[in-house]
Amino acid sequence: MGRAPCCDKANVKKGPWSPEEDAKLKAYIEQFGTGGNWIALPQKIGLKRCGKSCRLRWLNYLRPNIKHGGFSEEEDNIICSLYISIGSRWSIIAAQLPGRTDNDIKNYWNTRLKKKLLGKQQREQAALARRIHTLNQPHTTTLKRDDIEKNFNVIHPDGASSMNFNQTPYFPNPNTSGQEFRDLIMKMGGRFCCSDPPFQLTQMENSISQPHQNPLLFENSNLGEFSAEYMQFGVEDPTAGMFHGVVEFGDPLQNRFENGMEGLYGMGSSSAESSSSLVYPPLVSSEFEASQQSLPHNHDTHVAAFGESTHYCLL
DNA sequence: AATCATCCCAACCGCAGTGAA
DNA sequence: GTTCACTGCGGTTGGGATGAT
Repeated sequence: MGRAPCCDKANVKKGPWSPEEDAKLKAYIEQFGTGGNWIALPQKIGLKRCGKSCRLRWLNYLRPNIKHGGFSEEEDNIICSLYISIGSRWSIIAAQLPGRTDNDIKNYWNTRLKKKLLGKQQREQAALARRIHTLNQPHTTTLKRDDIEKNFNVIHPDGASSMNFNQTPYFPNPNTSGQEFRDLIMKMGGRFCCSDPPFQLTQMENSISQPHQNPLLFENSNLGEFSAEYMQFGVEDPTAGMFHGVVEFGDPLQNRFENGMEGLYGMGSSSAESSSSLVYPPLVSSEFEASQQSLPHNHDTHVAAFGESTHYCLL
């Protein structure tokens, strides 16, 4: 046996309430109360409404001291914290907010607060994922000789001021500032990651003999905030005059670094979302990628950089 | 100005709990 | 113990308001 309907669906009005219906319902309840029977109430008043509809209208709209809209920051916080702890128990949440109805809070949550909260969480997660990605997955970029020559003011160890890619290592100008270096790396699409072992000369030597393992450290350098990080570049494409490689940076300097990117990319200072979706400018030429396919492995010249005091070296 | 998309909120729907008969 | 009317609750919908194109 199915449940009997609460009212005759065919003879009840649905949809928005008219001011006359509101007035009738309000006047009756204020004078006589609900009588503990919502189903019988509309008939007593002469309303062609379902009892449930009357109850909802009274509780959510007509009863005294109801507040609509204009949720305060404090109310937002209460709703968020209660939702996190007890979920969508709207009646319980509403009980903590005088003048608010469960329906009102539910609507407010679904239409605004949820987006606000999720947006915040997504920004935080994006930042976290970005840091993890940075640490786990080297970023590949291509360095143009022009960029290096223009920005590094390269000085060869033997004193020659011109860059000769057949003779390595060569040093940028020791006076190159950390800021300039940072800007260059950013232009080239670099990223940062931390490195624990301190730089030692033997590592540099190793990196020459083992060109694919050259994590080098900027230690005690004048790079300022970039000290105690390492970076490594990749390979030179001798035919295209470009370097293709890896520049790694990392957390916890990532945030400071991204703030520094505003000037380079015109980003808003508070735009964490923008930085999360930021696309580093690609510098890889199609010619280079094609040449990479055909180049014998031993033709690759590994390029690395390190700082010792204010000196940088490309190997 | 017209059309379309999105937002917002009042109201509805159906299920579960409760208590009286 | 069972049935059923009623209430309360949470999910969903419909349509007006507003904004974008």
